[in-house]
Amino acid sequence: MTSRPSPSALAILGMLSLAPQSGYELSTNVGKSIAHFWPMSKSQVYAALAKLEEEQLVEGTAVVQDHAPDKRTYTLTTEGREVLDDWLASPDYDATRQRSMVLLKVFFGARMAPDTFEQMLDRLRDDAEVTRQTLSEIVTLLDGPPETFYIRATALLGLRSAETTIAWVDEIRRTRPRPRREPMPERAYAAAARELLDAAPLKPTRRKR
Amino acid sequence: MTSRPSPSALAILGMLSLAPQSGYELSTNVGKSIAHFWPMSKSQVYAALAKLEEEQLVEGTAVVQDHAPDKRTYTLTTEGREVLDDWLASPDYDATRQRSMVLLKVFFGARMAPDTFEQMLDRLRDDAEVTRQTLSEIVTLLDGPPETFYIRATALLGLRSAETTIAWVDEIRRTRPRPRREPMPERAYAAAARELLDAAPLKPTRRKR
DNA sequence: GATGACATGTAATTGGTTACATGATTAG
DNA sequence: CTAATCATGTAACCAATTACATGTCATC
Repeated sequence: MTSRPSPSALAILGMLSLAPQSGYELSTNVGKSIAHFWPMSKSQVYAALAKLEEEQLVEGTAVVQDHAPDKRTYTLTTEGREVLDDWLASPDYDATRQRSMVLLKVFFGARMAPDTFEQMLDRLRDDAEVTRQTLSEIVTLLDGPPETFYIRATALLGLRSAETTIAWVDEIRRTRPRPRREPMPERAYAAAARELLDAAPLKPTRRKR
Repeated sequence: MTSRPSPSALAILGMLSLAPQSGYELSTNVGKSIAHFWPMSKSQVYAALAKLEEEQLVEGTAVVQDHAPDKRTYTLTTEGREVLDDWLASPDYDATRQRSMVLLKVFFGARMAPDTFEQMLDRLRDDAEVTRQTLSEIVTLLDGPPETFYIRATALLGLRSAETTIAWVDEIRRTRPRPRREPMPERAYAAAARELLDAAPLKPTRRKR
């Protein structure tokens, strides 16, 4: 038995279940939808498609076009549709490791100049505001029809998360200890941090289910 | 000039600014703190330390121990501290690409058996509940002292995000169209999804700041 | 004739994962 | 004697990023 494709490959299979598409179309359609929680670069899409075709999960056919360069459109094979449904037949999911560079900087924020920290918050809030706006439009667009409930649901969580981020920025701006000009001295926050490291529970690495 | 270290390397420099540590200690301390938004595997930590030492940003010294195997403790060099502060001197941050496998599954949820989808929501809610609990303890632990404000802030956003996820699960459970036994037929949701793909704006790929 | 959308990739590198290998020391 | 914790890594692999390369077609 063949091993299960990577998440990105499964994402592509899923997108192809919505409509047969070329690599280029896939790439923009991903950018319009799942990129919010599953970004993929163009070259990654092309590479994945080639591999999926080799495994016979998708089938490409050349399409001659008059008003644009020729393209290669991919459709799911029966086997590809099976693999997709296989994945969706289980309630399991990999707890994807979330990485956030901005939180990494916030964590060491005591070491930053107060003004710099403030500017970082501004940018974070602006970014979240853009996301909020984009996603709220998508949510409205999908309001109503039960066929788009699941897609709408993903946009809704993104929207709520953006709102959460905005509220968080505002809260920590309000509650932040009156900033001086200089970063906090290392000895001050390092000592406090070490207490945390003694007391904090280990983040559960991974649960198998 | 040497190129800026990777985010993971910077994270390690930051952790070492809190206290000199061995690779093993770093690994558990990361698990107690920044793993919530910047997870690192043990081997990754060891590899990064070796590279950092080669670049002379950290310095390792062998420590002989009586009641445990000997270890190698790392401290920041002057240059290492400079590189860390350099990074923190700018309000810029890379908009880290977020990936969530569970949202990927939700997006294609119309293709799932309704019961399976429901179980997936249960698990997601449970996971979020565990996170909520863990982080709320950490937030309480760090309440008060201004020295831990920034660290507490990161835990607070994690806490709020977990709460957001829980509320979202509850909301979509309430609003979900009455489920049948079978997944929705492909033609139904595919048609609706294609309308989205026509209308949705492209997610902005990346902003330079 | 230039620009921009359409279209498909390659190459080099980095980053990260999992599984494995090895061994000391302490508690039961 | 065994298991758990402390301790440090290697090897093989896979995923993903960035930059580059190439070219068509339609519009201004």
